[in-house]
Amino acid sequence: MYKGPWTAEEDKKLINFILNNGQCCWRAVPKLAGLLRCGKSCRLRWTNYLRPDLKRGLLSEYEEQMVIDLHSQLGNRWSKIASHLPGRTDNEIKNHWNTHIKKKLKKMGIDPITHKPISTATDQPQLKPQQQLQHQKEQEQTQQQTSPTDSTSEIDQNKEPETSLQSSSINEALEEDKGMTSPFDPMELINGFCTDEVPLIEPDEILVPCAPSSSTSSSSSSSSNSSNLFQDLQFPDLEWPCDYNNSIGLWSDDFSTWNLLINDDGDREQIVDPSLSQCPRMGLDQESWAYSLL
DNA sequence: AATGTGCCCAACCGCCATACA
DNA sequence: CTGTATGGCGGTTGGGCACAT
Repeated sequence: MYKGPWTAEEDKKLINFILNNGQCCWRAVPKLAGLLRCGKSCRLRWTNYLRPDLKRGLLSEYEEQMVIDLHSQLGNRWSKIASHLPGRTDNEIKNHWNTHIKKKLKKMGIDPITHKPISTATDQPQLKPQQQLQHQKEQEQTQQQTSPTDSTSEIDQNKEPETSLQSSSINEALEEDKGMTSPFDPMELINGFCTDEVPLIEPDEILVPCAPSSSTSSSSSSSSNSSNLFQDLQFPDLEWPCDYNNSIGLWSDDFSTWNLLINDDGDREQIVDPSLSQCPRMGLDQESWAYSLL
């Protein structure tokens, strides 16, 4: 059983398999896909790196602020936080928090755990670390008691006085979430994903970072020669069986989306998301996706 | 140029929740 | 009710890289 970084070859196998068969029982995936990995490893690789709806690159200012606000309300529940940031994974957010945001907040004199000013001799009596932990646990317990399953109402009910810049946008996001929790969400039926955990992304929102025009490899782990990966990938016929469509969930239920996204002549259409401003992104086409991965 | 140091992030690990027989 | 399989989550690790000395 292999461990360590994934190779381009392994990625290729996994992508091929998922695209052709959808996400089924992860335990069976390595065997069926011809991989010497455990199912868990395959799932992680797919969800954290290979999924075509992932955004790559640094979080924008807006996203960062969202993370800070959501963290102040949810704590280290990275998957919940990630569910409010389309195209971002819990792992990515967790890493970004630990490497960037934590330091940033500390620099600003804010405790990244409590989200309150660190030096508060005159403010309120400062809790000792152990007391803070206890306090946190109590808070968590209260949250669980109030609403064990519904994270959004949980947030609302336990919300601290608004101190953040972006709280309105957070609330909008949370409100949207409420809207999605209707007992009969058609998208949830269509999509393989549970909308509670994974943000719904409209077909025209499936974005990947710009592929470098020189087609040099942009990513880190899979460094081996991969420029021909796209050619090697056996993308499935667009007329997938319904089962695939239901299970994979990554693509629109409407396959015409592909036609919109993939230009016949291979040109890439630039789409700039104004809210996420930082880097121009492109509508997903197969080639750019493959480029962006490798 | 060689070495040391710190940072970043993909991947792993262990635990927990849920489904099912 | 119990045991097992599976998937998901959060914490941690370690390899690779950039920069400093």
